[in-house]
Amino acid sequence: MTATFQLLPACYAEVAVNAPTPHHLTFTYAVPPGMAVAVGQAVWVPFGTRLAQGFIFALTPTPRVEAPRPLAGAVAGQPCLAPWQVDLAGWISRYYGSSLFEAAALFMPPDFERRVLTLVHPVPATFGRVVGTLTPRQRRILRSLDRHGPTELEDLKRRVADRRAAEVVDQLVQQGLARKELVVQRPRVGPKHARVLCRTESPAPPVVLDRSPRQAALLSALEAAGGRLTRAALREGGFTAAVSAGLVRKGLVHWEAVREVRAPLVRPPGPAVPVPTLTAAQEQAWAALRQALDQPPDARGPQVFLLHGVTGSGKTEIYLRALAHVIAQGRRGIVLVPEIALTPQTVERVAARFPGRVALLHSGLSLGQQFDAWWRIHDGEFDVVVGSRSAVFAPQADLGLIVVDEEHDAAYKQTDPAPRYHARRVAEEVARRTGAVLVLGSATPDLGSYLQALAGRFHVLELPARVSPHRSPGPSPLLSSRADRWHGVAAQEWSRFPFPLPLGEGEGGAGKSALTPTLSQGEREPPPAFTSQLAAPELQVGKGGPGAEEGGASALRGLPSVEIVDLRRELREGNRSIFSRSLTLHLAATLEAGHQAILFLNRRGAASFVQCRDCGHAMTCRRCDVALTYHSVGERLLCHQCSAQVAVPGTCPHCASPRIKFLGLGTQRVEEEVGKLFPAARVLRWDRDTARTRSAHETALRRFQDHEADVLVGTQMIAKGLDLPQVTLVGVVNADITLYLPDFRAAERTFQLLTQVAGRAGRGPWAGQVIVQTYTPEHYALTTAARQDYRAFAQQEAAYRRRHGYPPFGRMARLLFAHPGAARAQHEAEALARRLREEAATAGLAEVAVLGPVPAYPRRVRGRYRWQIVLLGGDPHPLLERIVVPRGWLLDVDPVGLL
DNA sequence: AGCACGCCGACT
DNA sequence: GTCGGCGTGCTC
Repeated sequence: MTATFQLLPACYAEVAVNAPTPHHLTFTYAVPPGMAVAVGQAVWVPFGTRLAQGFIFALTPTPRVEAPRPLAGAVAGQPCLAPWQVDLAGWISRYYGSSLFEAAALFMPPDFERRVLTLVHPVPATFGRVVGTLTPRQRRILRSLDRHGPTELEDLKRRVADRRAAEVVDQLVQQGLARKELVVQRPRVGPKHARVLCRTESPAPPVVLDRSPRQAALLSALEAAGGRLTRAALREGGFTAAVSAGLVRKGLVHWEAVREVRAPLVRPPGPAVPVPTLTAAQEQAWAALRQALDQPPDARGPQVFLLHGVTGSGKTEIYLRALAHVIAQGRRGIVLVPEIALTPQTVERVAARFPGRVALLHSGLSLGQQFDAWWRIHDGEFDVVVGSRSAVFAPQADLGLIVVDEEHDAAYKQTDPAPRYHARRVAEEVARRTGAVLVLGSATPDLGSYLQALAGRFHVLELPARVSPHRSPGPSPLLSSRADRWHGVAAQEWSRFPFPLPLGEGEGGAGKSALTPTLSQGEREPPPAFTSQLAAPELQVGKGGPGAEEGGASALRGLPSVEIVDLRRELREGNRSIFSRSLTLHLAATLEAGHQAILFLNRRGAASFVQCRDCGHAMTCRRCDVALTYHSVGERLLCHQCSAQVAVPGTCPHCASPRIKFLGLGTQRVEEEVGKLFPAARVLRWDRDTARTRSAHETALRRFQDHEADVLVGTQMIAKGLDLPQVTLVGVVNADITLYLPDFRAAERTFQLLTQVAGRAGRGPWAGQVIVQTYTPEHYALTTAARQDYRAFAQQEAAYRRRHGYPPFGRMARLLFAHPGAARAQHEAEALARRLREEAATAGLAEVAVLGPVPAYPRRVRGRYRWQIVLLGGDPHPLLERIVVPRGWLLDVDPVGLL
């Protein structure tokens, strides 16, 4: 292949260089004669004063510039990007406004990016040299070099606190007092090797081991083990180094290095689970999907399926069938999950169905594990890759299927390092280029995905019911059958209850229509499998939700019944507790029945803010413009933005008053309140404070699964796909926290969260009960979530988005600037906004509105003031391409939120 | 990113 | 006068 290029009289390479160039252009380099090159190849190139990595994006016979410098060489040991990957990198770069290099690097193995460092060596000064002629800066740097020895230039700059140290070093080099050396950054990871002891095959010299019984024993142990033993095995057998060394000396054995695979700890697969038979709805969905998998790739675009199934409806089984089908065809699959740590059960089910054929790929793995997994995938060792968003770039050949589970999840959007891609969108582009089928699964699809489906671009597969409805549908058995026993068993606990028990009105509350609006059966006729055939892509809006005239529909679908509790009314009637009377009663009944409960609150800590009663001064973070959260463990105030901690002040720092009050509510407070109300209950708190690492998550999950705790108190991380059969009650302590965030997706996120969290209840043989506490019970996100009525929610939400031109009705891009100087940040933002408006005007791009600049929320983080500009309306790319995003600005296309 | 260069106010 | 702190523009 490369011979073709070598025949060309002159060959030039267009290279995407690893440099934060503000444009996504390539630089031209001459290909040195004899060097084998290909498009997609990773190369070293001279760039400015240094060497940088780059990717060849094109090979041309004519250079675009006068005197291109030559390529410095190939980056050794790295794979070459496939043509479709080069093409997709170009798309990502253009769409998300990243550099071409950043986009291409997504496809490369872990630890691919490497810089060339400048090492500065001191040169021992000859004695007669007049040090007095040196400037103070030169002297300071020389002194530092003498003290610390050879130093990397960047470290040197930091050490002497001199940004211009590079110049000074050059002066020293000229005077022969220092020497510079270019060094490629050492790889942080590589293949791991282990030494094994091997029986030497060659003609065994006749050696008598009569006088070394340990050596003889080791030799027979080696025979028994098939001729090789690891060091661990030697240790286990009680053979010391002296014994093996003796045999090595006699030439009977030798050490060999073998490649060792660092695999993440996966629980050993349990007994084989029989493949379940499908329900009618699953069968229908699977038939449609299988048909697509059997068809040759469609040249017009990817086959995308939106698998909309309520929680517990068996979406995972559809994924597994599709994966098995694809594997049978000799192809492979990728399954994306939002966060591995939070969805261990999905991962385990895939791993159990295809034992030994599933790779795990996510950032929670050690670098060594990532490295080994990546290369084994590259070598074709796995049929299925399960991973978080970056796994969409896994080097999985012969791709036949990509699954994006919980496709609505915001974790699929990359935020921090560019490219700020959305894995769902990228998966679509991967599918388009590889011919793979794409399945998006969710109980609460992203509104954009849903509208794509209505418009006929995605096929819809509906799973409207849970797989195994409960034996006892209808109102929660807790209220109806156990009421008589509460007073006896839980009497002690009730004595703490300072207001009248709502037995009269609360009894049978789960079935009450006013509190439990349920959907009439007629309203939810399952749509046809292929909604693409629906004629009307426009949503009908304004009819209002369907009436709540009929009870029990949820129960018939095996879903928990949901009660929305009006906290305003609780307050009016004298209940100042954080738990409504209904939630307290259900909690008591659940505990008494020996079941488990989940209490959900979307905020960590004990008190969300701390204020002086006298002057009203609220404690805020010194560097961020947010209130500090009180954590009673350690009596600290914690900034949830920058993690800074301060001690709780004894007196107000503003007016010195000792009267400090704690307001608001966090998981820690909830945990404490449950303890007060039910001293006998075992409470487990699960949030970022208590579970930082993956193993901590697994420990928490296992403890709760094993019923070591009765009540689980947690943040949204407990809302994801956990299957906990013993949970019959889910309480949402305050639904308003997420609902009124200043973000256009606040309602959607609340709906998703409530649906997910409600889906945790009643997964076992007992019916589930969900209590949602709120001060605004009439909000559509809550009423529709209570009915688990996705369609009604989508209609109302779509109306709201359309009214304001928000996505998916308008396209959005966000530009963010942060700077320590408040005025500087504002001026910079105003200047760019002005520039954008001018460009939009001159180019006649009327359909894109330039909104702002406005202070971002929070307006200050880590001491930097943040301003943002939002582009809203039509495609922002024509406008963005007319400007160069200035240095220091962050561009986020299709932001998942504005917070 | 690095590294030039140029502008500025603040020192020996 | 240099020193040291920015801001800006360029790298095939």
